[in-house]
Amino acid sequence: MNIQHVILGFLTERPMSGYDIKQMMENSVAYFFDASFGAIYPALKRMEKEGYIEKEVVQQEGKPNKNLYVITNRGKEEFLNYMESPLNPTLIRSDLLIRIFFGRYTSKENITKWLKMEEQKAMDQLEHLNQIKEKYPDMDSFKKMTLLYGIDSAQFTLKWIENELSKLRKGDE
Amino acid sequence: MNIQHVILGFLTERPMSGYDIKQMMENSVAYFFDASFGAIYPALKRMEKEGYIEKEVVQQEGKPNKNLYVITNRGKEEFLNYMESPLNPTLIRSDLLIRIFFGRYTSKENITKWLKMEEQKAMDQLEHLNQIKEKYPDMDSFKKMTLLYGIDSAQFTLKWIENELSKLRKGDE
DNA sequence: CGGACCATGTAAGTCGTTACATGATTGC
DNA sequence: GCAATCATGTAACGACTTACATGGTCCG
Repeated sequence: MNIQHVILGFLTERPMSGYDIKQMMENSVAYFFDASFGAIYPALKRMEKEGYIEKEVVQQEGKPNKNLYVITNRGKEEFLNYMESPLNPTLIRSDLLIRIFFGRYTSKENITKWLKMEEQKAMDQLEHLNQIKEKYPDMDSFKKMTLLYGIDSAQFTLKWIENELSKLRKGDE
Repeated sequence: MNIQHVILGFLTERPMSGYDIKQMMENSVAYFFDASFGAIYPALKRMEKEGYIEKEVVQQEGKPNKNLYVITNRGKEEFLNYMESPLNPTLIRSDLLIRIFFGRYTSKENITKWLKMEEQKAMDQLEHLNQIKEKYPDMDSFKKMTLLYGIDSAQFTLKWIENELSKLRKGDE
């Protein structure tokens, strides 16, 4: 899986601009996949050249012009091929856990600080996902499934952090 | 954080070869950080050139020679600098969740298959981490903290998968 | 005798990030 | 007036991955 497949997935649902795609990602898959504009725009150009998508320029009032991309049959085929291809392993790279792993080489204050930062993130995440859940009650069952995963895993993270923070406090006594 | 910092962390604990480092990673941080030989060996060369580590060639019987790397004071300083630097966000890229998100464009059989593959992985992971836990009871409290995270998150994943699999089965009735 | 383990390394290619560049509108 | 939102794009750079290349030992 790469950014191209994810973009094709979104364009299968409806035509979008690069900007739209970025926004959609933030509101849906951001907690298990993210991409920058510097990745999205070149990918769209490449995909147009390869015939997976087609560009349509849309004039807008009070806003800049928009390049709306529509998926082609070739693009749909490519996306469905991806959906049948072998599953790739999940990639995780956690700076927080690496630092905790080597925690004896820093202060407890630092570790507490990092855990609290992560706690805040998880709380924001949780709130954001709960809002999404209420705002789009008509999501299909698969999107609900990933949304639920996001909510549950944020709650799991929060519990783990709370537990570890209390252990650190006990260590001080 | 990059591979260099992780290597410096391991070499702070004891001198190691590239091969040793790779093995250590598999047995400790693999579920939140991984690196291939093609990343480790060039990193060691670079770090030696920059004076963070020093090479010592060790003759072995019945085994190839080993390049044992020892951390220098400069290397220790660099590692401690990293430990004080701003925390980087966690990177996650899950092909499984992307495919579930776009699940309506594939078969339930595929989704079930992928979930079962992930389930098997989580079970293997759990067994592996439990073995590590028993094998090294004298780990410092920070390493235990990350190990516990690994065990708990594998259990969380298992529960989520079981739940989703049963939902998929219900949908068939 | 074949596969797993030990051990190191390079080269080509992929894929992405960050920063820069531009510029209009809307709301505080 | 300044920040945020809308909107697109490039260029330089970084950081890997995969595949190739080599070769010995140990075990069944």
